[in-house]
Amino acid sequence: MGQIPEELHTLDPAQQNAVTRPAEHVLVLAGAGSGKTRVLTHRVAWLIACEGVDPEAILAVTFTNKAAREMRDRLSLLLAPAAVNSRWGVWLGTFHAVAHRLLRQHAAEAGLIPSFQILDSQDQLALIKRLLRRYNIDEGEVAPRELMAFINSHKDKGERVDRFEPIGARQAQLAELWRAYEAQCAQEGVVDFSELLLRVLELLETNPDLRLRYRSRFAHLLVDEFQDTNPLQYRLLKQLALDPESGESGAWLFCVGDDDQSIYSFRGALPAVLAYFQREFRATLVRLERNYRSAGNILAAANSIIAHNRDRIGKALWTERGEGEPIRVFMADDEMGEARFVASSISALIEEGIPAKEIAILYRTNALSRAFEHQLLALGIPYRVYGGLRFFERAEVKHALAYLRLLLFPEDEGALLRVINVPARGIGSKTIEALLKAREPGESWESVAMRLGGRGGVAVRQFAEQIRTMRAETASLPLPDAIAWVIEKSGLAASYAQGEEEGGQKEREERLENLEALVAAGHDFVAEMAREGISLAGHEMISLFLQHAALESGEHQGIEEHRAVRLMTVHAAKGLEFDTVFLVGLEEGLFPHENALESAFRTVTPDAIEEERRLMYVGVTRAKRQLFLTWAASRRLHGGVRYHAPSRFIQEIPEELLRWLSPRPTQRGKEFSRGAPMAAAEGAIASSPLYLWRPGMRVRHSKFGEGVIVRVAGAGAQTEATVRFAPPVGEKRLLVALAKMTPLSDG
DNA sequence: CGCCTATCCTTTTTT
DNA sequence: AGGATAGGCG
Repeated sequence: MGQIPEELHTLDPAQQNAVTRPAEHVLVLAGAGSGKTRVLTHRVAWLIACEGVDPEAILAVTFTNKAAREMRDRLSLLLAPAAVNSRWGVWLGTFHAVAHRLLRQHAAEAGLIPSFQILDSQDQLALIKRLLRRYNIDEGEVAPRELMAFINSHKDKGERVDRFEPIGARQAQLAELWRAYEAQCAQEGVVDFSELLLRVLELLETNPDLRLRYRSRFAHLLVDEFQDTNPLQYRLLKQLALDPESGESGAWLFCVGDDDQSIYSFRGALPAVLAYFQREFRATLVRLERNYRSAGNILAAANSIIAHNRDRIGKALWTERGEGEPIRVFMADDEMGEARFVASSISALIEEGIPAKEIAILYRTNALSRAFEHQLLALGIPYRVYGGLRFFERAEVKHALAYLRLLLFPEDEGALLRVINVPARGIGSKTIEALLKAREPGESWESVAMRLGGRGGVAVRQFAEQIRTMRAETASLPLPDAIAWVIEKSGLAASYAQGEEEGGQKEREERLENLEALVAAGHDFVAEMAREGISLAGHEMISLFLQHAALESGEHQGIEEHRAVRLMTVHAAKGLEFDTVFLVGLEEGLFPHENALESAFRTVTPDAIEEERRLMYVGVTRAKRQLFLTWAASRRLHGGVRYHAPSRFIQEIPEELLRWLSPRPTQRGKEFSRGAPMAAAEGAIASSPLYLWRPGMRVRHSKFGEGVIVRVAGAGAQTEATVRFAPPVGEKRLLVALAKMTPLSDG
C-alpha cells in the first residue's frame, strides 16, 4: 500500500488533480483513452492509503459486469486483495448488483419475500406475453415489446403506475396493463431490472433510519460511465450523496464520464445528467483531454466525426503521439468479400507479430459476426465472440434454471409453462389450458394436477409428482449436485443426449456441454459466495444462484482466451482498447442503424443519429495503432440481399487521413450520397438484370401506380420487392423479374 | 389431443 | 436466418 504516493507520479497533472481532489463533489470529464479507469482506481487507492478512508466506506458503481470486473482486477494491483474482494472491502459492482445486495439485506422492509427472483429481459417479455393472452389482447393491438418498452421507460424515470396520469385512451390501456403486470410480478415474487433500483430508491426515500445508516456508511461514492446514468439511477445516487443545501451527512460523489460516449439512451440514460450534476451539486469540473491510447490520425478522425454532433459539452482530445498509420478503408462486393479481406489482413498482422488478442472486429449488431467467424475459421485464426447469445440466456440453460425455479417456487408460472412439456411428455396446449382454468384462486397447480381428468390428466399428475420428488431430493444437496441432479432427473440430459436425427448432432452436443457448464457455474458460484462468507446448501443456495444467473447473464462460459481475435459489438467494446481495430459493416442502414434513420414511413428523433455517431466515435477510439474501416456493397441479411451505401460516418473523416484499399465508391463524384441508400457499387447492379432495386426507391407499376419499395428480399429470379402503394392498394410483394414496374427516381 | 411441418414475421445496443 | 405460430396428420 505504501506504493501509492509513488504511483501518483505516473499520473499526468490533470489526472493527479482529479485523483487528489479534497472531500468535495467532483465531475471528471474524461475523454476516450484519457486514463479514466486509472483515475478511478487511483482515487480509491488514494482515499484509502493517503486519506485513511475505511475501504468499507467506499462504494464504486459501474454499468456493466465487465467494467466492474476490470475495476476489481486493477484495484487489486494497488491494494491488498482483502480490501477489494472480501465483504470488508470496497463495495464495487454494477448499479443492479449493488441494489440487489441491498435488497437482499432489507427484503422485508422493501416489501419483498426473501427469495425474490429477478426477471431478465427474456423472462419479462414472456410474462408480458402471458399477460396479454390472459386479457385476450391481440398482439397486433398491443405489441409485447411495445408494452415492455412502455413499462421500462417509465420505471427508468422512477415512475410508478399509481402515480402515472395517462393521456388518451391508448396510454390508459397501456397503464392498465402496466398495473396488471406489476400485480403479476408481485404475485410471483419476481422483480425486473428496473424494479431492483426502484425498490432501493423507495426504501431509502421512505425509511429514514435506513437512509441515515447508508448515508453515514458511505463517505465516498464513485461512479464510472456517469453519462449512462438514467434518471432513476441518478435519484438513487442523490439519496446517498451529501446534499450541499441541507448539509445532512452523505457521500461525496466522484463521477467520471464522457458525454461523447453516451450510447445507452435506449435504456433511459440521459447524458444531460453531467450538466445537472455539476449544477446541482456544485461539483468541481476536471477535464481529461490528453489521449494516451490512439495514434494521431485515429484521434483526428474521431474528433472530426464527433464534431458533427450538435448536442455536446465539447472537448478536444490531443496526443503527443505521431500521426501513425493512415486509416485504411476497404469496400467489398458482399459480406463474404468483406470477411475475407478482414481475415486475410488479420492473418498478415499476426505474421507481423501483433498478438491476436490485440486485434478486434467490431460491428454494430451481433447478427454481423457470422461471416467473420466463417472466414477466421477457414484461415485457422483463433477467435472469440463476445456477447450474442449469452450463456444464461441459452434455451437449454433457461430450461434447467426453470426446473430449479419450479422446485423452489411452485407458483412460478413462467417456469411452469417453460418446462411442463420439455422434454415432451404429452402435455399439450389443451391440457395446459385446462390446468390453468381449473385452478381456484390461491390453489397451487400441483394440487390442481391431482384432480385433473381428461387425457392429459395422467401426464400432468406424473409431472407434478416428479417435481415434488425432485424438490425433496434436492433439499439438502450442495448446489452443483442439485443442478446436476435436476438436469438428469428432469429428462433434459436424456433428451439432448439421444441422437435419432443427425441434423442437430453438433447442436445437441453443444447443448449438453452448456448443461455441464451450468454445473461448473454452480461450483464457481459456491466458491465466490464462500469468499463473501456465505455458505449454504439446498434450496437457499439455489435461490441465490438463480438471482445471480439473472443478474450476470453472460461471460460465465469458457476461460478468457488469450490468443484469440476478439469479435464484439461496439457497445460491448466500450472501455476496451486494441492495437488494431476493424470497424466493419459501415453501411447506411446498419451503422448508422436504420432504426435511427428518418424514412418516408418513420420519423425519428434527431438525437438518434447523434447517438449512432457517438457509437461510431466509441468504435474508432478503441484503436491504438491501426484502424480499418470496411463495408460491403451488398449483404445477405435476414434471409434477403440488401444493398447499402457506405456509411456517412466514413465521409465525416477528412480525406487526407484515409487510404483507400479498394476503388473509390463512385468514379466521378468525391461525394457519395448521404442518407438514403444508393446504387453505390457496380457489383450490386449485376445481381439484377435490368434495374437495381433497393428500399426507399420510388417506382411506377402498370396496375398499382406509384409506390415506394419497403424492402427487397431473395436473390436472382426470386428477388422479391415489397412495395407500398397508395392506400386502396397498400403493400404488395412482387417478383421483380415479372412485375411490370419501372424505377421513378433515386429518391 | 399432441406432434410435426409449412409459413409468416421480425430483426440494436445491455442490466 | 431463426423463432413463433397455424394448420394438417397420426
